[in-house]
Amino acid sequence: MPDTPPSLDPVQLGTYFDLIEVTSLLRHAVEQQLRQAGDLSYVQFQLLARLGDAPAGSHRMTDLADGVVYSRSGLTYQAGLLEKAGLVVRSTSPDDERSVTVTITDAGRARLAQVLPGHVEVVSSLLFEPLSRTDVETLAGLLAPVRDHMRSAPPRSAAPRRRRQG
Amino acid sequence: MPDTPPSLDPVQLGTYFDLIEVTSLLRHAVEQQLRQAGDLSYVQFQLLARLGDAPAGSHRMTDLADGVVYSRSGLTYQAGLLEKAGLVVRSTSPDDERSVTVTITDAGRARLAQVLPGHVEVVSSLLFEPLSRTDVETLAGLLAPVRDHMRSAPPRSAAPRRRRQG
DNA sequence: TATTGTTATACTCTATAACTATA
DNA sequence: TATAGTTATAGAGTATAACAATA
Repeated sequence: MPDTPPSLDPVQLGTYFDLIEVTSLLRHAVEQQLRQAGDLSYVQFQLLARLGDAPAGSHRMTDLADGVVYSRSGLTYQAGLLEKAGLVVRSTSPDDERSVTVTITDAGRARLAQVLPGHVEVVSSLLFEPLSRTDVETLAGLLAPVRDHMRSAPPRSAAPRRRRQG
Repeated sequence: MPDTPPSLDPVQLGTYFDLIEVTSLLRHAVEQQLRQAGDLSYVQFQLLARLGDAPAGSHRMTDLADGVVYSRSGLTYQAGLLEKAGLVVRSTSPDDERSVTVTITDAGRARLAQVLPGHVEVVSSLLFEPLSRTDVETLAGLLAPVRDHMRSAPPRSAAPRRRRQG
């Protein structure tokens, strides 16, 4: 990395700050809504939503962890909470006895449905209100390559999800 | 709120998800860098950076809290950590005996300088690499109105910073 | 009476390492 | 030997409420 730019230009800096500020505020608002409307943290909501979208309402623990970026123990903790609340069920996978399949329950789907309208409303009114349809499309077009780049090129500091050399 | 859209259209939904994913990954990477390069959390970095930018390297506690969105007790906690580390100093404000002025120390500035290059490098390589100069300008143009909108129109759920009716 | 800040406290979340069990 | 998941444990961060002091 010989010629890495030593600094961000003013536009980049401002963009970075705005990005952080905007998503912090959005995240904060969404978390409050989820907690209030359905006693869910954002992570728990993400897990439920992901399961709700899955074909059989199921995922392996590892697949869930891959999507949510957390440590496996963190996922175990959250899955435990969701299970205790009756929103998911865990069972040993039939094909691989090491794996655990997490499945959303009817109560889990109900909770999701209970929370979703308010969630959508917060995102809609907070993030999208000042953006036209064209704006949103432009934004999507800018975020997609960044997303792909981040997925494919984790920085040296980021812990690889699988490989572990210790 | 009679005619709030009942749902997000697919483009909005995808944009929202990408935004969350991108900033989560970015935030995660930056936090690791800050922790590793200077034993700072992101919040602590934000506080130091804000003080470093201030005219006299000082801010009142309340002004800091306003910028960082946290509860006052949370700020007291963080300020305590920074002070214990010798990176800031707290003193009673001369003009208002209730207020506390937080000032960054030389060690604080040094820590900031120690951490900044790596910080910039992470942001640069992770967020800006796949974006052209024009892209960044476009992104800035989209984020600015959203930022202003969020600042001015906190959702019903967001706790107002000052007013408290309890 | 309102504002500024601290303290006490409790809780949530995250991460590391050690451990079990299956492939 | 590598992978899947759990457990124990420890630490950081956050929020609420009660508090003290100044305006």
